[in-house]
Amino acid sequence: MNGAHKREFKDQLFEQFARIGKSVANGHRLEILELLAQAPRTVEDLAREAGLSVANASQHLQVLRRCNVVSVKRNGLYAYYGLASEDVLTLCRVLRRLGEKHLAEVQRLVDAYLTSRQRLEPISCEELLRRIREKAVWVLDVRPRQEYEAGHIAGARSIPLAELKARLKEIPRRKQIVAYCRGPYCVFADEAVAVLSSRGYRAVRLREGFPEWKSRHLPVEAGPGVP
Amino acid sequence: MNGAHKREFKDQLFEQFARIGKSVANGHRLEILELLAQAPRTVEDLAREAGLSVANASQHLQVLRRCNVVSVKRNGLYAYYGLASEDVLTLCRVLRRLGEKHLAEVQRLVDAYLTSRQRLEPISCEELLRRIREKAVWVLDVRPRQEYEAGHIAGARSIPLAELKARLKEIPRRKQIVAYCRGPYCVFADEAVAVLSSRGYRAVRLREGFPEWKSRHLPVEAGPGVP
DNA sequence: CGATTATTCAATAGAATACTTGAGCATTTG
DNA sequence: CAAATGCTCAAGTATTCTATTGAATAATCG
Repeated sequence: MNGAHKREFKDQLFEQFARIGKSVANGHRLEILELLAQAPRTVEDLAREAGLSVANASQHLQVLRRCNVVSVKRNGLYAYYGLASEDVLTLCRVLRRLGEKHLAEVQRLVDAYLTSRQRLEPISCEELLRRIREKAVWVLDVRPRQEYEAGHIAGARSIPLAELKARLKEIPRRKQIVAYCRGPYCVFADEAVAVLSSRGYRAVRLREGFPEWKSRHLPVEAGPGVP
Repeated sequence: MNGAHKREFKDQLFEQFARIGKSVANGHRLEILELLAQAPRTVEDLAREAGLSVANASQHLQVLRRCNVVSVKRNGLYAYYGLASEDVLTLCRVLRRLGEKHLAEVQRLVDAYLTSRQRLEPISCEELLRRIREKAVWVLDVRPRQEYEAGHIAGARSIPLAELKARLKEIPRRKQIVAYCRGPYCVFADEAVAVLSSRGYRAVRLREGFPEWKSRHLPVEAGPGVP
């Protein structure tokens, strides 16, 4: 292989890898991937949750599909999109770590939007696991039911944030409550902790979300769970 | 935090993480990062090695610098660029794994440009480490000297590919030779193995390159090494 | 100091991307 | 079968990205 061929090979190879880079070079696509990390979804659901028009969401999904980072399964009228592999999540997580580490703007945003009270003492996955084993904790999944059913921390109960105030009586007063949601920047758990704390429950949030828990191969379940 | 604020927060946060994505959304930038993973370099060196004009390379470096994935240290007339952190390498590696897994084009390129003979039985880092401990192998770094000096596999000798034919007599005839270079898609080691094999040496290549070896915390050295 | 060198900057043209609108297609429902 | 639904596609426009050119800057050398 001579110089010109080497150049051509390298250029084409790096261009291919850059295609994967391009797929995560847009905020809306990152949000779509984060949503898909919770549970497969239809285009309409994704569009609504990410604040996009359906056509626009569909286009972003096509971009992701063209480099096979998402998969699609058609079922009747609906197209269910999902992540193509666990590696896609890894990519998003590395991106997040780099952002936290190297972009001052990220810290600024967190400081600006999340009040310090909301960020009080979250616990880690390891700590939660320890407390679950000691049966010293009541684990609460505050994501939408669909996401809970697609997979949740083993033993966790589901009370979507929207229903929380109406279902307080299901929650034990004595035990410590650990609420979790989609990930470290999702505010569902923060808001749940705020509601519970103000009602006198002992509640904290899990720092991470379900995808992180799962990717560490900690115990998970799927399905409707306990009532 | 109400709905509109949530939306704003999410949009801005994901946009920040997407900035990191944008930094790896271009083949030339990926090549630059791969080069920087070997050793810090000046703009001119990078431009030459990546086949770019100096101004263009400089612009790409500015893009990388704006999101702090590369660092720069000025020394007299020269600006030495380097990777900002180990995480940047992780990002590149995840991108590569996803590309290999999900883009058929990558396999097609490898098949088209690398002859099967060049890809014969590379050995893994673990295997190499085992053989080094048994002193059953002579490890050869065929990267440019500058990269060798910035860091190499502990005990490896440096013979840059360009000098290999002239320095064959330094290489032992009896021992097995393991040549390594920048990474799995770098052809330096392939070509070295081809040269050595045709001269009757027993030579194979390491599947990975030095950055992968280092990131696994296997033994490394830096400096001029043994003569 | 003026010339040289390495790098960056500014301006530009052309390519690619993002979002909207409205139409089109396939499947299901009444 | 017609209407409704969920999704995709095509076209148009605004924006962003890329590479080139030539000038500007800044450190070094004679």
